[in-house]
Amino acid sequence: MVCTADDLQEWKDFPKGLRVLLLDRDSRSATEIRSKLEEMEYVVFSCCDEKEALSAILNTPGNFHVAILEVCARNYDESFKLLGTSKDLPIIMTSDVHCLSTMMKCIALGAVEFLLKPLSEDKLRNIWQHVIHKAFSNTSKPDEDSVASLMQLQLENENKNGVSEDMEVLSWIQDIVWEEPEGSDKSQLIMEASRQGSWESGDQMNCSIETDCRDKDVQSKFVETTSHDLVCEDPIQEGQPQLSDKNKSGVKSDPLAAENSIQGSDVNHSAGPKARKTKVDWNPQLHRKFVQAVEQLGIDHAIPSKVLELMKVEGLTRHNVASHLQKYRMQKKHVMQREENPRWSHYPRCTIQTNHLKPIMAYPSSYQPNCGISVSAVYPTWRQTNGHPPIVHTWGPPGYSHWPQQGIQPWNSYAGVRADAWGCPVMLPSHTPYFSFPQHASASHDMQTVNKSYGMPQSLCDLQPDEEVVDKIVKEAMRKPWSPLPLGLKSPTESVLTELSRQGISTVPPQINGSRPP
DNA sequence: GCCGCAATAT
DNA sequence: AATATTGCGG
Repeated sequence: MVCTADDLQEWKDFPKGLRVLLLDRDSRSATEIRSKLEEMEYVVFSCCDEKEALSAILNTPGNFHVAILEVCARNYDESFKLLGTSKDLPIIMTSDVHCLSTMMKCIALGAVEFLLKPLSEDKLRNIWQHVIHKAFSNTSKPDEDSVASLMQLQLENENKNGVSEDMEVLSWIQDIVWEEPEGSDKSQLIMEASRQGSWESGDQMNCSIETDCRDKDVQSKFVETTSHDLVCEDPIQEGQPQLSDKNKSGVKSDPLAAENSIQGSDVNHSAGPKARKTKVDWNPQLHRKFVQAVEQLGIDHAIPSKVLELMKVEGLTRHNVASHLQKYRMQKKHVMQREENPRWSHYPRCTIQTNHLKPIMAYPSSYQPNCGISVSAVYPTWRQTNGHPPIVHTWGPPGYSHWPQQGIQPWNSYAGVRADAWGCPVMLPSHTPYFSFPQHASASHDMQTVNKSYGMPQSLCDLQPDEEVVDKIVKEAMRKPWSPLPLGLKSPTESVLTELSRQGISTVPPQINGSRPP
C-alpha cells in the first residue's frame, strides 16, 4: 500500500510532503499546477507523457501518494490504461475537455476523482483526502482508535485556529476515514457467516456487495456484537424487512424463502389483532427498495400506497411505508435547508454530485462539487426542473439509520450532510449518496444498482470492467443525470460530529488543508 | 378512506 | 433511537 493508516498517524505535518505524480502534456499548465502544489508544500514529480507516468508508477511503487493524470484527448485509451496500473495509488484524472462521458469513464475505471482544467488552488487543495481514504479503505477495518489518534494528533499539533469551519474539515476527514469499501458491520458478518457455511443464498452476494460502501455507519461499529448472532442466524435477505430481535419468532426462517416478505410476518397475524405490530427493520436492502420506489414515482408523487405497491414487499403495510416516508421527507428537508446554508460553499468538495444515495444517495445539502465541473454545467436542469436538489441518500448504510439528530452541541447545524459515494469506482450508498458512499446512491441507479445491474466487480481497482460494462454505466448515468455519479466525498455528518463529541473532542480541528497560512 | 404532519407511545 | 400509533385537517 502506498500509504497506510499507520503512516498517516505518524505523519506529523500531513499533508505536507505529500508526493504527487503529475502528468500534464502542456508544460505551461504543468508548471502552474506544480507551483500551486508546491505552495501547499507538496512534493511534485512531473512527467509529460503516459510512458513516463507508467514507468514512474511501476518502477517506483510507493513513491507517490497520489497521482494527477491528464486525460489525453487524442488517445483516451492510453490514459485509461494508467488507471489500472496501481490499485493502491489514488489517481485523479484531469482534462480541459468538458466531457461527461470521459469523466464518467475515468471514475468507472477507478479514478478517485475527475477535475476539469484549469486546476485551481481550490481544486488541488483537498487531494490529500484521497490519500486518507485510500489508506483507510485498504485497511481491513478502519479502526476507531486510529482515527481518533490521528485526529488527536492533528489537534495537538495544530490547534491554533478558529473552530467551526476547521472542525468541519476534521470531521469530514473522520467521516472519510470511516468509510469502509467492504462494508463493515452486517455485510462483513454475513460474508463471514457464509464462509463458515452456515447458510447460503443467492442474495448473499448481492447483499455483501451492495452494502459495501453504504452499509456502514458510525453506529454499526458499536453494534457488531449484537448484530452478529442476528445476522448469522437470520441473514438479511434482499429487500426483506427484518423484525427486531425481540420480536422474532423462535422458528428460524429459511434464508432462501420469503424473498419479498417480511420475515416473521406470520407473527403479526398470530399475535392477535390487538398486538402491537412488529417493528419493521428498515435495513439497507429494504430501504433501497423504498428509495427506488420513491424515485421511480418522483419525490413529489410518492405516496405511501404507491410506494408500497412498487416495493412489492409482502407483509409491509401502508402505515409502515407512510411512517418511513415521513421521516424520509423530513430528512430531505433538512438536507435542503442546509444546502441553502452558504457556510459550506467555500469548502471545495471532491465529489461529483449526483444523487440522491448515498441511498447511498443524493446530494449533500451544502455540498459543492469540486470536480472542476459544476453541477449546473453538467446537469443544467437539476434544480430548475423540480426545485429539488438531487436526491441524496442520506441514509442508507453509511447514512442508514442516521436520521437527523438533535441536541448535540454546537455542531448540530451541520448534521445530515453527506454524500454517497466516495472515490469508489462504480459499485456501490449512501453515500445510500452517493450513493450511496464509498458509498452509494439511492436512486434507481444508485451505485449499488448500477453495480448489481451490470455485475460490476466490487472494486474496479481490483478488476477492470469490460468496455461494455463501462459504457453501460456511462450511458445510464447520462440517461439519468439526477442519479449520483460513482464518486463523492462525504461531508461531515451529524453522526460523525456526534461521535467526535462522544470521544470528547470538542475543540476545533486544526486546519489541515494544504494551504495553511504561515 | 387516503394523505401529510406533528405529537406521543413503545 | 427507531418505529408505530394516534389525532387532526385537508
